[in-house]
Amino acid sequence: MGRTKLEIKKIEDKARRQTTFTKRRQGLYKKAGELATKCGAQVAVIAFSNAGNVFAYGHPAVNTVLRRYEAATGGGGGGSRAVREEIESKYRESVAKLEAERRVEEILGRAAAAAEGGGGRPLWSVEVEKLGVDELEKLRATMEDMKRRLAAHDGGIAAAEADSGDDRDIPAV
Amino acid sequence: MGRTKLEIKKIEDKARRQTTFTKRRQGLYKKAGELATKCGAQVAVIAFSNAGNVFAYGHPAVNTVLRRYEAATGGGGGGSRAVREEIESKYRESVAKLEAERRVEEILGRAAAAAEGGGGRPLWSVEVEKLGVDELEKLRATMEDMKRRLAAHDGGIAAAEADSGDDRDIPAV
DNA sequence: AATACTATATATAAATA
DNA sequence: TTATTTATATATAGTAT
Repeated sequence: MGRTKLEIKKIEDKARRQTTFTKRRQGLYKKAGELATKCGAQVAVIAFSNAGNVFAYGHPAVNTVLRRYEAATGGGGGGSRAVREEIESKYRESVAKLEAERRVEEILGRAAAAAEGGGGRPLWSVEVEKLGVDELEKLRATMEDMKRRLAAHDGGIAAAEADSGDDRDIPAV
Repeated sequence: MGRTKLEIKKIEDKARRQTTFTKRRQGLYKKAGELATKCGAQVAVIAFSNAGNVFAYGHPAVNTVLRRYEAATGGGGGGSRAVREEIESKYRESVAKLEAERRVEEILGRAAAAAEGGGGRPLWSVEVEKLGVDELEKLRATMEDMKRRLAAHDGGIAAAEADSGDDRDIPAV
């Protein structure tokens, strides 16, 4: 889908690989959102870059879909029917509230993308003016957690799998 | 991307919505796989149809990516660094083995897609001849679990969220 | 790095089998 | 229904910013 037909194989050039990762990740999110809108589906996309940074998109929210997935698949095999039903009912109770979470994630996702690049705005420069009260509360909680983690010098997870170390040290949230 | 430009809004016609869901879900999987291959990324896609059936794709495997996601995000906020590191190390130990799981999921995914349609082959007619010993072992475990769930008359999770009941009663695995 | 531009490769909506 | 076909809308590779 471009000027040249490219084989589907690993891109060895670091810069091109990074550019392609950004573009295609955005494309994947867009496709996922369209699927959700057009078909009334719930969708989550999770991606780890080659350097180990994490990115995610979800409708209505990543965690909503993941929790529901755990419920539907039995959480790995050990869950009883009762446990799954409990999870499922909790999921139903909270769907409405989670719309706020989705909006926060969208904005955090943009900040994470900036971090992946390295030249972007810091996470705390996020456009908070667009958020409502509930959303600000969620954002505050997220940032407090992040602050705790940074204080504990806990930036090692993303780097653990990196093969090139060219990404930021701080994992995307 | 078709004969007519369609707005990105919910498709009300049930048949068209179903067709679109199948096509776009497949497209999403393909894009996700290409992102993984070209950029050395790990990717998971989870989708619930409007009727409540679950579908997933992952490279190297859905569960691999989900576990890593939980590790990277702290499993919802409460995990200590030590817990996350433990999860992360377990993840590393098992990456190689999970290639087998990925192949099983591909084949199960095809069966699930057939189920979503309703006219497809039953799950047990899957092309098992393509699997190796480890893979067969995984498939056996999956099917035993399914048998247990069916025996307990436990097909209700998928139906719980359905708005139309036009899907199969048996959730995709 | 992210984004805008533009030429080309792909995805997909409708129609058909 | 699930393929195939085909016409058209989109995604994206290369490029420069």
